[in-house]
Amino acid sequence: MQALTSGEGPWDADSDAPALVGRATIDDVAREAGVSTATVSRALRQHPYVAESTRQRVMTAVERLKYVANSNAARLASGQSRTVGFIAPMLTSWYTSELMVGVEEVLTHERFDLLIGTANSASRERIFRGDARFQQHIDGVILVDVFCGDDGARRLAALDTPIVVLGEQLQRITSVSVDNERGARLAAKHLIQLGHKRIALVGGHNDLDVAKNVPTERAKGFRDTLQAAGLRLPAAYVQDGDFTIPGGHRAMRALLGLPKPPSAVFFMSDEMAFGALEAVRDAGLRVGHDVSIVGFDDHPVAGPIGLTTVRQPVREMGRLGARLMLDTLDGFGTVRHHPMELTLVERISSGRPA
Amino acid sequence: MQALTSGEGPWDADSDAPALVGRATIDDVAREAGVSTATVSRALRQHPYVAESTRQRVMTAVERLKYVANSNAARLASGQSRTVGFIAPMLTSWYTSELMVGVEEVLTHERFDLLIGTANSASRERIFRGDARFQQHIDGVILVDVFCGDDGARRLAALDTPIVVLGEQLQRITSVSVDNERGARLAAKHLIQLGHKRIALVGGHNDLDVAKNVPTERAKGFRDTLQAAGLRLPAAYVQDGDFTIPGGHRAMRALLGLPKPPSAVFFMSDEMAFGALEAVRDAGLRVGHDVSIVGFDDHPVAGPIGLTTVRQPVREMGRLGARLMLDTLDGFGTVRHHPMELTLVERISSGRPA
DNA sequence: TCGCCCGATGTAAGCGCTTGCATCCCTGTG
DNA sequence: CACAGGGATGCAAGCGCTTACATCGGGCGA
Repeated sequence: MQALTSGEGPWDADSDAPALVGRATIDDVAREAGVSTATVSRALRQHPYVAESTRQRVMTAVERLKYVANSNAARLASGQSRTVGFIAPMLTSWYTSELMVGVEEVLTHERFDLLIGTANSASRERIFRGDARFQQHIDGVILVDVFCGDDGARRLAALDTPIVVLGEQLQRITSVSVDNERGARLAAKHLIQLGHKRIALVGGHNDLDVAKNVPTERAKGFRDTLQAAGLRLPAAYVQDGDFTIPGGHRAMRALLGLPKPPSAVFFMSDEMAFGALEAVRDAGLRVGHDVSIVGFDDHPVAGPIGLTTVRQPVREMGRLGARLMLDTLDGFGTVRHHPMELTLVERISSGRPA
Repeated sequence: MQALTSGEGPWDADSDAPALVGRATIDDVAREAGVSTATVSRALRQHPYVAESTRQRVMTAVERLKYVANSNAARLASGQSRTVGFIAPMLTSWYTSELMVGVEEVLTHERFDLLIGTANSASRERIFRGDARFQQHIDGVILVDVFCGDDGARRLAALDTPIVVLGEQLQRITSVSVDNERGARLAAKHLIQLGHKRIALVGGHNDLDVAKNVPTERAKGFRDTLQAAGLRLPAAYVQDGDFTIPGGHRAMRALLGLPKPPSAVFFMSDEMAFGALEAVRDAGLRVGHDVSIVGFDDHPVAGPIGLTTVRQPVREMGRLGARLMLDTLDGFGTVRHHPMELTLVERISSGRPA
């Protein structure tokens, strides 16, 4: 270690600053504290049968030696990986990463690790087979938007790995999700109340032969509401936006190219709605005047650009999911579904029809 | 394991589908292949002194037993964690998460793990001291926006842990960054060429006593360019936007509240520019007409809403950083700086002054 | 006073890998 | 044809923890 000139602030040279990699082992601590390694291990892990005075001595030794346990050794010995898998399609969507941040927040706090994985429709089945990363020693898996239907749910429940599902409700599996039908109804009702008659829908492709999934549920709520109001939803008014920004752009362009374009559009995600903005602009129209737009999520950018949307507490869903996973791993927590609230946030992207 | 009704598609019941947690050990494989565990280990890790025929037999056994190595045991035994730390301020900004995705992409591909950590100004010094997560057994650290100055750089270089810095250039440390001064010059020049005379700057607070960091560099490029064009930059035209959406909103409101508001504003991040949008709207003004706005990053939403911005290849920077880290760990790769290209993307948020 | 019970601690056997060193055997060479 | 050289493999000692089981020492009821 070369000599360092001292400086100001938190970057001062500090002659005995520990290097990044801790070197002391549990045996060093035991020696320092004058106890056995077993006692150190127990003291560190809040085992009840450790005298307070002993615990103190151990802690002091830990401090002095700047001891940090080697998690690999701990995991090997205990057989517990303290790692939770997180599998989702489209890791880059705002929804997914927000979920992930929520999950990460509580796992990190509990000193658990997070293993990230993607599962597109093609590889989704590997969850149950040989995906090496997840066949590895993880304690549980958090699944996002599996869309596996009841058969899949039964298979999931039969695995001997704790599972929490985010984004949909499945039988016999702990889950956190919103009432997607209701969310779509909220959006449709809002548009109808504003006086719109020609309302279009942009969702995502349902690539699985499964009846119940997010796009399907939202579509149902939307359709039902329109129908109840005596409104039609022509086939041309239903577009696939792929849940991406470019997808939303394409869908909007298609809608605006129609002989009778809609006066309002409900997008199943804010990101698709963002993509639509450009298409509207290119057509020389104004959002909220010539065409109303409603999204879904309440993405951080939705506020600034004034997008009306159905807000779902995504980060909170991630946090709750992680907490449920930890409860399951602790042996607490029963299998149940946890619904989260959805609220319509009215902004300027939706208004009365021109 | 309960009986499963069979179904269609990838969710078919499969009587001998392996559970998520692999059970076979390296000894099982050795027995199955008729070799020693050492040979299995070598075969699996591409050791040169393993006969091709032996490797084949081992692989067959691995397949048959669906063996997956226990990474904890491997790490304990080898002393290599195959884990890289990633420390950044503000994990939730688009810039950071994009960087992270890039890093994650290549690390995952090389079967490395990523350990995430935050380092705000208060805790930043812990990198060098006792942050438990990082004192643990990681092979290297990728640091984002450390802003530690040359003294800090010298300390970093002196640590015995491989380090790659993202977002700034430091002496004796491998880094990936853009020419921030040039980026700001690009933005300023653009605005000046459009004919703007009253141009404001929204950056982030420099909370460290360090001369060189991103906000400072961008401010310098911006100031220099204005000066060279004979333009003034009054103190009131320099606002702190905290690099967040609400921060950008506040800054823009402050600017518009000025007796002589600017006709153009350069934001040091797109997210701050997004926040500004709302303030402009609330003031009854139109972006690109009454007030021009230029951002920095090229956030995915910048395109859809037509934000002129200075694009930096963020994800690519993350990928490169990770690759450099792996090279360093392999003993290849020398300490050097890797510059990335910056380009101005002109959109409709900037136009001639009204 | 004598056990008994139980809280507190120590002993030591792994956990499933990696790897230095020993061993074996097959070539090529003198 | 003996032997050196080196490729291929096996042996076994850990890596740094956790934890079942053994041990120890008081306090307490009989």
